[in-house]
Amino acid sequence: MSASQTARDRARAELTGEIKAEARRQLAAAGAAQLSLRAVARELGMVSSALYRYFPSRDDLLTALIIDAYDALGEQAERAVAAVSPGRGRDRWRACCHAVRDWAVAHPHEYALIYGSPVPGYQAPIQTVAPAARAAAVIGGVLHDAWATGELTAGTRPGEPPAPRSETLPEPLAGQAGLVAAAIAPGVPAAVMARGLVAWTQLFGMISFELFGQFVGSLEPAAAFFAWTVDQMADYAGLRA
Amino acid sequence: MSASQTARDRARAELTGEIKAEARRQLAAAGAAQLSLRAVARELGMVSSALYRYFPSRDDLLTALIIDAYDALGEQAERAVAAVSPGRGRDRWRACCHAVRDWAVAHPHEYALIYGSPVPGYQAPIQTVAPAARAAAVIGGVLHDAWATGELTAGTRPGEPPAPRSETLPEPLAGQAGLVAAAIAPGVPAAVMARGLVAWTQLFGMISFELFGQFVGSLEPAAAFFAWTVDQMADYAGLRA
DNA sequence: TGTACATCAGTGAACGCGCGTTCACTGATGTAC
DNA sequence: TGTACATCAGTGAACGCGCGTTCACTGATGTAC
Repeated sequence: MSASQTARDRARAELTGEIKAEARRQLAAAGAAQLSLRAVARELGMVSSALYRYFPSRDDLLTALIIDAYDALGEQAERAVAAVSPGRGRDRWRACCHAVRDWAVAHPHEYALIYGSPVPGYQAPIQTVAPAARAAAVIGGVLHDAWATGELTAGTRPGEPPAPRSETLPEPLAGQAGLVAAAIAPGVPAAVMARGLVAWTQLFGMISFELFGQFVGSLEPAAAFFAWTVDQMADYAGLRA
Repeated sequence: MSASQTARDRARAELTGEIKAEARRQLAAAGAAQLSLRAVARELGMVSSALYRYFPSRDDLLTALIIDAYDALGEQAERAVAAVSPGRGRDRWRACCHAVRDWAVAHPHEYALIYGSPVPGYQAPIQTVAPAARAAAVIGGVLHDAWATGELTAGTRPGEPPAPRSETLPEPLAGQAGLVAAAIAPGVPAAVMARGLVAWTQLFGMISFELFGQFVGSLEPAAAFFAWTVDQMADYAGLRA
């Protein structure tokens, strides 16, 4: 055979995808902890032992799902930011935050898989680290560009002194935030990065509360709170309105 | 028998407690989804069917654990705030936030049980609603008292206009935040409450990231970031330094 | 205080179920000459 | 183009395990008279 893809190769790639798709469907029904190879095989009309030609164990299937989820979220955020011109930092910030929430709302069980409680007995291998950083790198890029173009200047309101620029952080936070900045937003001061990290954790806290039911009976539906908060955090991070 | 407690009653109360304690121990090892009545019984030297004298089903045991966890967290926050005099709003805020984190770090699996991904197939009954609101009521009380004593006045920095007081929120957020305020911080304006809610979601987002491993390799150990952020959010909420 | 009866905790066997993983196998697909 | 061999996907049976829940039972504790 030629063209670097034999029929066997193509069949294998396709079935691998179908296995992951079915596993994702079962995540929604039963959660990651109860993801069952036998149930996946059953649904695909295969015998359970056949799956072992595709994934050496249940945990490897889980790992693949986790990596896919991080990648899907990261890609959606990247796309959303790329659709806004670099000169409009605040709009890019908004686009990034809303992309993260939209993806989470559309894929709540995959969101839970990566940002919810860890699956007991499952130890995430090193291959998940890079995809996990992808979404954070997007907001880092937004801050980096905004800083470079002078859009990222000060505290939260007109008339206020340019706080984060001059702010000093206690150790070891200064070092930690500096390293994060070096990794995803080189040139951005540690104190500015630290504010970005506060906003970043706020974003995921808010999404988790929405998806995991903490807003039932109070901030539900959460769209208005979300949109308002994203702007509040943009102010806080120092993005010019 | 008299004194309202027969020997049977005492034995029953004690064993109920032991069952929950053992179940809590197993949460740590296996997670909520795999909490097993049989394993709990085995560890207590009982036969599995005996547990049905105490909890009518596995889900009822889970519910009891959830309620206990909310109550334990709420009580710890209440105690921490009560230890600081009402006139010192910012210190109470700090005390509350640190109490929440301290409890979460000390009981990571119980934290995951209530603030992590929902247990698949388990529907939380109404009895969990009141205990769930307990911790939120603590921060509401802090804001309420600070507002009443005039400590809760403005935005984040000296020289800045008193933003949240005059801020107007879009609907339906204004209504939602107003209802939350009416419930846990009567008299506090909706816009001020909304800022409190932003800080509240940030708090849990940060704790979840720490406990669920998102800070590994960056903000770990997280104590410095946490302490700094709590103060940042106190500024943001409008608590005078 | 003593007896007769009711309540309740805990037992042990059973029902019916699902799980991850291994293994020897058949038969189709791909490769080298 | 044709044949001989190697690779691989998928099968079906089996291993050993754990689970939640029900049920008829024994024996201890509590209650009423």
